[in-house]
Amino acid sequence: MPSKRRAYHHGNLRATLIESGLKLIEEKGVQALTLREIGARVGVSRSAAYRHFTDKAHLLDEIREAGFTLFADALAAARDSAHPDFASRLAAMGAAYVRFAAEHRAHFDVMFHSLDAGVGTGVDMEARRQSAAGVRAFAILENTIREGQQSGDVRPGDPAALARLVWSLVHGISILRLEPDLDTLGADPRFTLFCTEILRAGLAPV
Amino acid sequence: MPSKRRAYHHGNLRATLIESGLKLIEEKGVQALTLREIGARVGVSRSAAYRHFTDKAHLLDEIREAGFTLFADALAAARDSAHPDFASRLAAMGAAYVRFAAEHRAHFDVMFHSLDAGVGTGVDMEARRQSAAGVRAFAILENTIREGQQSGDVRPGDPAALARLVWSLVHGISILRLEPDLDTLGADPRFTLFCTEILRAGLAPV
DNA sequence: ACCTGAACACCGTTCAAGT
DNA sequence: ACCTGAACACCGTTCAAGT
Repeated sequence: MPSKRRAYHHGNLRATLIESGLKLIEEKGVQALTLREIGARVGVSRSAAYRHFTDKAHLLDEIREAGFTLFADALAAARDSAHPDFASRLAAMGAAYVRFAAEHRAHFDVMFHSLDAGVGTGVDMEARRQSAAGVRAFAILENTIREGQQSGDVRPGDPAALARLVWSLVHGISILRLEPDLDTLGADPRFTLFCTEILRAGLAPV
Repeated sequence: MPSKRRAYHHGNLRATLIESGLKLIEEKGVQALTLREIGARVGVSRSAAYRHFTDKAHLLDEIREAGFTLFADALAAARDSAHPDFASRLAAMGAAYVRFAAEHRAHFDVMFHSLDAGVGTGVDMEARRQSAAGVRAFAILENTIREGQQSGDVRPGDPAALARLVWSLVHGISILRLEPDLDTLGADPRFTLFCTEILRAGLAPV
């Protein structure tokens, strides 16, 4: 029977660090994520994390990947629960995207922030690998576009480009909404619906 | 005749710090912006900046404001140099927005990053004040929307909401384009034109 | 194999002291 | 009035040492 101090000798420290790291970001923001603070919270030394992650960036990678998994699931759930027509699915997925950013802000912040890696510095830029779940999330959107083309609701053209257009719009809405400035407009969920409806009109065949 | 060490006793240190700070971000990224490094570059102590800014965040505020001024000017120039019809202006301004983000990435990063201010921490969130030039930039866009409504190119509705829709799209394009992931698509300037053209179709009266 | 503790090279910020 | 230098409370990361 291991003492409390030795509880992490069984290999669960890695998962605990990821979980505790996310909780810390939720409470105090990304910039408050500190290896020392995480260590203190789970009752471990400040350098213990280095046995499980090569550095802090790789811990963030794990948190990011978990976020993309939740994100892809949320998009898929929105698509499945909506009426099967294109307009309903676009509206539901757009709303889900923006809602995810607001409700899982900690994850969202970590998911879309390449800014930490320096530009001119000797930082390895390729460290931030393509997220598998992120690819899945995009594929869900692209698939809906493809179905919309087959049903005649969406104009012909490269589905990837059209999906990225939709992605760009809902991403922009999500980001600007989190800005502390003029959020009077973007905070209203009807604004997202307003946007996706106008975009749907533009996507329709000419 | 003041020595080189005393050159900043005449009040130009403030402007020099802002300028040198931007240059530093351009070279090594936002996270490399350090009061110590700036001081070293302009040949001043690491605490000299505190005579001109209450803290590092306020130095960043000045860099941000300068960025928004350049930004608003770029949007205005794009509008003025385009053909005076709505479609041309929308395309030109959208392209200018995305181009600005790419060409002035240092400024763009500082302009749109509220993430530094902690959420649960005792950080003063109101510190990041509304940018005057940012308001001007948005007004330029909103005005173009209004003119589009008068010429019958844009459907009726709240011009602020419609402007924010356009803003969200080009902002999303700009952000996703800077991601190191699948930038094969977004890097092409024709993609921005593709997006604004589809949005324009959606904005047209029904 | 996994973790600790001290150490190193960094930060932002404060403050007495210099000119 | 403006800047310096030392100090304080933090960081991430490394590494010899413990178990």
